[in-house]
Amino acid sequence: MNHSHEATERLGALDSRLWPVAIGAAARLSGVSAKMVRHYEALGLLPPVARTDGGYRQYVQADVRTLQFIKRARELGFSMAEIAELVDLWNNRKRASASVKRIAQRHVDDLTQRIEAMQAMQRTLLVLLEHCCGDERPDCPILEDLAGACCQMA
Amino acid sequence: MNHSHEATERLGALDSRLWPVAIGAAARLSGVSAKMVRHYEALGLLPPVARTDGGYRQYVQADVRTLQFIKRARELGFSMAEIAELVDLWNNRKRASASVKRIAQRHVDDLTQRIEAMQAMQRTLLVLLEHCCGDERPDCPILEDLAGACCQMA
DNA sequence: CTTGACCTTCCCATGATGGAAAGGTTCAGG
DNA sequence: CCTGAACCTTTCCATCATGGGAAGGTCAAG
Repeated sequence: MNHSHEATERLGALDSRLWPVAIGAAARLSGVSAKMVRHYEALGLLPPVARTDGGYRQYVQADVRTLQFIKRARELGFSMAEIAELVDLWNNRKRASASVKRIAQRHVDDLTQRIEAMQAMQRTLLVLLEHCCGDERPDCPILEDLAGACCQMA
Repeated sequence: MNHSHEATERLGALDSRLWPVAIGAAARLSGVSAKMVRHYEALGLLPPVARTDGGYRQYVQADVRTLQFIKRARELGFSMAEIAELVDLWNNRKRASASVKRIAQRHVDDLTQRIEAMQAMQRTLLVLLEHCCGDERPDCPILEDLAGACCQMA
């Protein structure tokens, strides 16, 4: 790692001589892996960027900001499809905030459902764990439950 | 759907003339899709069953019970790898209940982590939703947050 | 024997991510 | 100007649990 290089990467916007940057730098600056940067481009989330004569992708600041946007949205659990919608809205000055809110609300509802499902599993498991003495003997209420304790025939 | 057939399927264990059954019946009896029954066999979760001369799989009651066990474990969110361990322990009369408990505890811990991560997303999203008026105007705190509200340069 | 329901295997897709291979580019230092 | 290291390119494969479909074979009732 080159020290002056790292330093200028952090200065970022202040030094225009360093733009555009290659995919590795864009990845470091955005916190997204280079692999994923290419993937987002393939998905149409990020517009295809310019290339050098040799075929290297060239990213400008706006691209890196989009990548940061995507990363933040991923951290909040949005799916790629939802992020595609959000990026479009972000780039559209005529958007209605209601459109954004609808997507976010849908996602929150989805999270709520999944959290509740997992909590239900957890409640059941915690009851079973409580009743399992966890020693060297084979008798185990956890296995009994899995084997269908409630309505077993034999 | 044949009526007498359905009825005998529910009688199940009582009528020994109907065993073994083909994969479709095993699927219905266990609540697992035929597709997944084959997949579980490929994974080694279910031992390879007998076949008819024509190559059809033949399931006996013990197989169906194993499938029900697997289904219940999936409903509790165990991974296939964990279920493989659990099935082994279930089939092993010399097991220690501590082994089962360890797997279940690990899974509960995993659930706890994932639930907490999702709740953190949810808390953030709920705050953002609160602040977004959701009308026809473009101004939107949700997009602003995604765009990096905290440390944006331009 | 025909017919319709059922079964077989094989391939492909999901969604987000990573790994690795095989090969081409860039650029700083000699 | 050339070399070597670091970087980039595309393409294929893997994850995990599940489903869909195609092409073809089997079973059982009529």
